[in-house]
Amino acid sequence: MGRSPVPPSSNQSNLIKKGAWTTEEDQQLINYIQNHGHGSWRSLPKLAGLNRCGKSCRLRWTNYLRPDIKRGKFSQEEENMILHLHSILGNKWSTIATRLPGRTDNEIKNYWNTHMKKKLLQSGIDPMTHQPRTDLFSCLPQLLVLANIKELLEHNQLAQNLQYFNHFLQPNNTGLSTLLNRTSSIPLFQEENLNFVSEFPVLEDDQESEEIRQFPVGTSNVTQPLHQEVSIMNLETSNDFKHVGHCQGQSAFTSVNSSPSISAVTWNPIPPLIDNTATATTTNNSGSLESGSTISYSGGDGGASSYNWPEFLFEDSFKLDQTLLEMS
DNA sequence: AATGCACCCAACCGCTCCTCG
DNA sequence: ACGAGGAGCGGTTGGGTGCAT
Repeated sequence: MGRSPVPPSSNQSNLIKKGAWTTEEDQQLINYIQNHGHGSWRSLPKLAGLNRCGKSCRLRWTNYLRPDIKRGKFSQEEENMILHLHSILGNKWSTIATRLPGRTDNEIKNYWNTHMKKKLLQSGIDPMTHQPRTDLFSCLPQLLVLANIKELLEHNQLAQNLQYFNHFLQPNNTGLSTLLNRTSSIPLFQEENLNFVSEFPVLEDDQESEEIRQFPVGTSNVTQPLHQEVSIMNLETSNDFKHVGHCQGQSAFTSVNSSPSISAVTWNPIPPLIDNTATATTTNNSGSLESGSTISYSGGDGGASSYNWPEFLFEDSFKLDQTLLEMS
């Protein structure tokens, strides 16, 4: 595996071999270092009888031949450690490697780039900032789910529920933009962005819970990422709204003082599409990684619930509504 | 069976940092 | 304080491999 020898383009290249190491070369390097130590890497190749540059020898030894190198898959503990350290240190692979005995910086870097980065992106988390992604594309899977649910409901003629979706999918509807905000991040925390209270027809007291109960979106009792936990609190703590119903993660409020009276339904946000093994939770209240804030990730069996979106919601039937396109 | 494609990871490159005279 | 050389680091490359068609 790895690179094949590069064709020599100069006299020096004719002397110094590049590309994949042979087993003979490996053995030569091991024998020399075991007997003499590596000493000066620059002079090692000549002393060891290798037709390589010192840099190449150092790399081969530290990343592959060193006897204390741990091989095989990364454990969940190692993965959590990498995640945690990366959230603090960033791409300081060598520093991260010092905390993972037997793992090299190169190996950790490769693992991050090929596995963990992908996982985080799928979870709607920016791998560089460890914060929820704010770009529209990060919301696309959620939008796709929404649109497919709408289609399903249409198909099943569940008009009663459909009004909620239609409401979301109307042009200039604050509900959808709010939903996007809520699945996105930080601006939500600002006062001016808390205008997500949707104006629904007033519901009779004995109707609300039933109405809400029938609405199928939302998952309760899940550990929500930071950005998904805020807005409902603002309604719940507001003197202007009365909590009148709650079911399956949705809460219904009605205004106390407004005339004409308005009702509001807060939606549990569409959860990010994440791997069962990588549920994210956070205790960060500021959106910053600084000053003691922490982000922890636990495995699927680690206590935190994971989201499971039904496969059928992602079927090809999805046709991106022009309304949604315009909103982008 | 042949081909195409995506993924993985060893190895290279270029830059910065460190040490020493 | 400064410069040169060596070591280390992070980003990138590209060939091997396995899976899908």
